[in-house]
Amino acid sequence: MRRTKVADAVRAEAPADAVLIQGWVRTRRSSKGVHFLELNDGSGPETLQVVVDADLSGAGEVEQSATGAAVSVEGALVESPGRGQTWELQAREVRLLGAADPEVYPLQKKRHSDEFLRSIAHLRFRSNKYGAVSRVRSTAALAVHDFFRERDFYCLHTPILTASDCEGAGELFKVTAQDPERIAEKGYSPEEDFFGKRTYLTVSGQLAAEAAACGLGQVYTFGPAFRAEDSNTPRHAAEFWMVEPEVAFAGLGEIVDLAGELLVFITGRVLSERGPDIDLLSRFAETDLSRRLESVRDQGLHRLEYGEAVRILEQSEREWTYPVFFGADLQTEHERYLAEEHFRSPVAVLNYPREIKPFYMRENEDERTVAGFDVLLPAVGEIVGGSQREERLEVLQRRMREMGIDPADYEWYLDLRRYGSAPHAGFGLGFERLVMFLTGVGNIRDAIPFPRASGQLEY
RNA sequence: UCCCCGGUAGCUCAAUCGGCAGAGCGGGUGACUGUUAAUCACCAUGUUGGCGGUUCAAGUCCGUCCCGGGGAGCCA
Repeated sequence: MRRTKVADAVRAEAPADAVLIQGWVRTRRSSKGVHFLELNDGSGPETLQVVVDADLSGAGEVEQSATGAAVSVEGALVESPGRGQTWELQAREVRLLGAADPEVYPLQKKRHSDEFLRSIAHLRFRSNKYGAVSRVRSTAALAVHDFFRERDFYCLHTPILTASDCEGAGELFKVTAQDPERIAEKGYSPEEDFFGKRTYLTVSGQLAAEAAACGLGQVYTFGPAFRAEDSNTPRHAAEFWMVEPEVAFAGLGEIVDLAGELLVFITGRVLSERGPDIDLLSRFAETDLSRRLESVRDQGLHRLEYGEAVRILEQSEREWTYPVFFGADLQTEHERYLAEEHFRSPVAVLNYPREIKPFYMRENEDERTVAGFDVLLPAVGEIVGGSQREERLEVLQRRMREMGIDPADYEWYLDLRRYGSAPHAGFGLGFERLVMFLTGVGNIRDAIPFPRASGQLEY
């Protein structure tokens, strides 16, 4: 018999005589004549109530089917006489697939803290909250691909291993094929290493995506990035996934539009496909979640100039720890004020002072700002950073020298400006931060299945 | 990396001034004719994060390390 998923069973339109359900026991309630099992199989946040009469042959198996056990039940899907559920499964045959000793099984039929669940990351897929987060993450990931596919972008795989050590995005992980013992003995010699040069894990696929866009037109990457920053915050991970579109012949305005549309598209998809999970997360993670997601889906992105942002901050009543003036980078306190209090919505800040942004952002006509932008989210902070890219060879070379970067290390990147240089623009979106926004979880380590952070490499 | 807070039963937490280590939930056993955070009765929870120190006496004070949380910086 083919397995019926719990999510489908609880939405049945009619009774069914022969149904097979397989799942994990969330709770069991027993009285003298009858046992009740609630099963979840990951198909959604719902559980299906299974009724096992005590005189059923094989009811003994139920004795061992405590919270956490895997069971297989065949029976009839019938209207439930009890309150709290429409349908229930009247069991004809119950088989225990795998017991879970309740004395030691860590998950209980009660609410656990995020910290505890994180310490049993291999089992937390079976929890209500983390199960919902996992499903939302999957829906969001597939929505990314659907969004770009609808717009005729090419999906691009960029290298994980890289030799460029100064993309300006934090500390890099060093990679070597040499034995640590040998290095300790003889010192490290890049020439004798696997690639014959110093090797790192990528911090971004951007430079490669630029090359691809300047030929394919419009591309996006969706892959892992690595930062060896020893940053211990709820918003940073050492390994995370990034979505990086890059579009030829596009300017700042178009790429900001694209970021806003992407955000709206994914939010809408999650709302329509994962309603029950969003409802659950609204109860367990953040009460305001549904309303917030709906407002983003319907209203999209606010946008304002960096200069306006500075004026808003200067004119606010707030006392700032870090001073606000044209030329200062926006601190976390400023970003939070803009997104959480002033606009109460996602906001894109455009055209930052050139001194505080990387070399590849295109210099504006005013010669003091660059065509870059950040998208700030309430509670999550910066989720997108992007720009129109500097396509003028001389300007790019000058900017690199100004920022202490040797143009000789970027000959291939400069070639894109030497031959058929075209305006182009792109951005990077932190996928886990997006998942935080979509689910209301407060820590990035709960937005990715097996988080990696400094001092943490479990599983 | 810096600042602040924390680490006690499986989980969440309490323990006054340094003086017998506790509760709720979870678990076990039994009862109960359909429960749904089931209910009722009884039972057991332990290297108080590790190491060292002060003291007659340390969960409590001191040092140090580890881990977790919050904030900051860096950024996605």
